[in-house]
Amino acid sequence: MSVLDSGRTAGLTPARERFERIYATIRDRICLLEYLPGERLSEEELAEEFAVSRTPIRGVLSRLEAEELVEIRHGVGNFVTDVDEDDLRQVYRLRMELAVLIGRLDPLPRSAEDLARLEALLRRCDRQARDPEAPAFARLNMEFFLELNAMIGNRPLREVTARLYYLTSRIWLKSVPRLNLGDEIAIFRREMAETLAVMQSGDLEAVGHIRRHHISMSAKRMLAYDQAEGSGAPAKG
Amino acid sequence: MSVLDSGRTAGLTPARERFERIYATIRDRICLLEYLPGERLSEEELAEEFAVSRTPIRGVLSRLEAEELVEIRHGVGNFVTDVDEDDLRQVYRLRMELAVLIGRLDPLPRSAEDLARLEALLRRCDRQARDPEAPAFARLNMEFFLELNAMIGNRPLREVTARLYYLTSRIWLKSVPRLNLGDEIAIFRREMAETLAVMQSGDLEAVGHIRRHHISMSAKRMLAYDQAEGSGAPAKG
DNA sequence: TAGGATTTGTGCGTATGTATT
DNA sequence: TAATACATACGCACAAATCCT
Repeated sequence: MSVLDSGRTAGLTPARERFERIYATIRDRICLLEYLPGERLSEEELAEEFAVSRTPIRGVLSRLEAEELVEIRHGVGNFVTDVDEDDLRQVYRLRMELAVLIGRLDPLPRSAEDLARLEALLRRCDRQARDPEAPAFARLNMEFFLELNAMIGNRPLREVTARLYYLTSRIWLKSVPRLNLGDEIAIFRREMAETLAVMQSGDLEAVGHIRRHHISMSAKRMLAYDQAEGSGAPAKG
Repeated sequence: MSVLDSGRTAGLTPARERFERIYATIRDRICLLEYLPGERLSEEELAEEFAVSRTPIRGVLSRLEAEELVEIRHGVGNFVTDVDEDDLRQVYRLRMELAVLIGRLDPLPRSAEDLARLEALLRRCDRQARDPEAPAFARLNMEFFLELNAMIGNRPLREVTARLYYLTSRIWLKSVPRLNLGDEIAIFRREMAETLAVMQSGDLEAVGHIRRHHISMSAKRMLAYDQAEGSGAPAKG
């Protein structure tokens, strides 16, 4: 939470700060697969965990519902959403188009500190490659995304890109172990290395094209797996 | 409301139907300039108008805040947002890029009924040109947008496009009277006529390019006005 | 600086919706 | 089909924040 939050809650009213903290915590749990698609999120349990009444929890869940991460059913429960194959295809198609805009709509130049953080992520990736674990990989992937997102100068594009990442990355992560975690880590390492190289040369437009290519490839791998394994006997557990 | 709603609230729980109705009502009032930027929206007054308690009203206002149409300030009030010039420029830049995607990401073919509705809008525009009124023009503009949006087959693109339209169209509408309402109606009529023509010929990709061009031109007119008149003495009333 | 008026935020009891026995 | 259990939705009273005198 320390790295991922990076001081977005400065200077807010206590109520707002609390909302942002609870919201980010639950959202990240969903995106990092700590809460799985289909899982029920009890208002009462969350209220107890965060030491508030159900009221602010309900506000957070409403926001997550607007972002399609949670489905609220009156009298039944609040459920982490899944994304069906058609929606997944559409979101990936759009993410590919938006990726090239990263470098075309006022990209923000990268400082030495920015590049150093990326190099640190690369080293973390190398360590993970020796002992692959899905949860650690999920976090690494999200932190790399945040670095890329911080390069987007166009604010509405940055927000849309984030929303679509949060919506679909967990579905991809869910399929990674079956695709072979070690392979996916190696592929991801290449994306980071290629991105770092073009950032160092100052070619920010190339960053978007690299991103587009890797989004396209990972969608292909995931959807090919879904077609081969997922349609006949949907693994629910 | 009858035309604009077009049965999106079928088969919902009563609470959900009520939420959607109040939400759409307030959102449209903001986008049609019935509530002006800076205006305060009292929870108590809205609760009385819709004959509910403050609780569901607060839910609607929270959603509107997530979409940046409302700013909620603890202990102060809920205010209709304005959009500053830099944000406006960024949103318009992104809307231009998204416009061309309309025709490239699975556009939905237009039926004879779809084209007939557009022709009816054209005739309404001609009637309005004889006696120009800003509120009627605002409604016409929104209905044309909804027809265009209904052509977008890619669901996330459709939702993003709608969100950005709702966010900025009111800012443009606000400047229209100063730019000359009659001129803007004439320009808008040309966009509708051009769009209808390429739709009739089945060239759905051209629809996106026409849209992009008109977004670009209207941004130029609006921002030129803002630079000439709006920066020195910001007209608040 | 202090206090009171106003407005949003929270906690909690109850109403409403859903599923199961 | 009716009744019961349980979860979300709502209304209201009070707390917290802000503004103005």
